[in-house]
Amino acid sequence: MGDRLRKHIEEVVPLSDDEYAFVLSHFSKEAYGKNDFIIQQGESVNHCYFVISGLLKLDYNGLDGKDHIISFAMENWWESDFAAFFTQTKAQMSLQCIEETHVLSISLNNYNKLAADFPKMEYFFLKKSNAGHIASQRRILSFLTSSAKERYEQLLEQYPILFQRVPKMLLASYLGVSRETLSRLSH
Amino acid sequence: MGDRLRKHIEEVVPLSDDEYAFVLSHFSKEAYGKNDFIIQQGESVNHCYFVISGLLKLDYNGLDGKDHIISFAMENWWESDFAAFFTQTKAQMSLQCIEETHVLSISLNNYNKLAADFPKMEYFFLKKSNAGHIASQRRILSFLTSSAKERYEQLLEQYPILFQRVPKMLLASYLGVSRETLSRLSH
DNA sequence: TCATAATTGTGATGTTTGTCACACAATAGT
DNA sequence: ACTATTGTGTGACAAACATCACAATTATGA
Repeated sequence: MGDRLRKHIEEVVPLSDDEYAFVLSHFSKEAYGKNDFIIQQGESVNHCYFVISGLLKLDYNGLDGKDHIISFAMENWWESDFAAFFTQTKAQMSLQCIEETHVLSISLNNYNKLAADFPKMEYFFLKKSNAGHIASQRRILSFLTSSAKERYEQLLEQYPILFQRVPKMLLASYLGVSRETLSRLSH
Repeated sequence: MGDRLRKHIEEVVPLSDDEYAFVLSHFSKEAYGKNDFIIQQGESVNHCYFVISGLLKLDYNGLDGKDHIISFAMENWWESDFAAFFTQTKAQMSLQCIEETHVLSISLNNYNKLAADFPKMEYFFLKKSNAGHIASQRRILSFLTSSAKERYEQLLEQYPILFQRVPKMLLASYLGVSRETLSRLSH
């Protein structure tokens, strides 16, 4: 479990023991309980997080008070309010634990230092960012092309595990439908 | 006009004349006519494009034969089917000119070489990729939080120029509503 | 310039989805 | 074990949006 980050990075670039130790020295380990907020809307965002275990939701609370889930973050995912993190502005989203969660966090300073001092990691971050961009485009496409029922079925196919770990009202919020509609879609 | 790319890069990192010449040597200039395809669904995607002038649409043709526009690309935008480009798979989207368009294209080889040989550009590409990811998240959020009418008004506010350059049926396709609904929303 | 194609507006109608209301089930904390 | 809280299912109704049909307008090209 201690080297989950290493395995994750080595899917993109190989690392020696020393290199991994150097990388790891830029992170700090944090633990959160269920329902804890890692990022709160309106506060400043100083870190980006790698999920070791547990489950997070990145969400936006609209003026109507409704919860809109931009993404879930499971084991091996990177998450933050990236807009706020990279531009050092206040969070427009919150990052909250759905389960007890362990993360490795990296500050923007350390992120920049790591990228600047260690080309392998700049390459890794670039790959990850591109992958994130592509994943977001896929999600946009599903809104453009698919009905609520189709989006539900796509999610069920792609991340069946979510249906066991996440209350359905949150899945509804992720899919962009009301919980009542989601309930009716499932049969 | 010839140094539009340079100005664009220098918004992120400064470049000497020599450095810019080096960067530029990795690109080739291409011109396309209205309605030309730069990328066709099903073909391989060997390049990523920087728009010097003109206007493109990145779209997906569903099984129903409908056009779903993932994004428009105007002056100073980078566009490609990034999933296909980075993983060297077949295009799932098409990239087509709405207007006569001039681009600078870079192959994946040159992209990787440029990033590897010239840290400033790897940094630049990382910044751009992060910005793209953030922009996509904003778009997801607008689908989650906003009605068709609200999305229409957001688009009108953010890119009024599109309403002069793009047929409304394409805007409808971008917003995810029928052209009839869009027509009714506009008054 | 004229004919053709592409785009736009609008009514009538049906489908999908949201909202409100309430009962019931599951979960968490003491 | 027992409340309080949180989550789920379902009916009735309203709102948003899609679809079809057709007329009107605006580009486009030989």
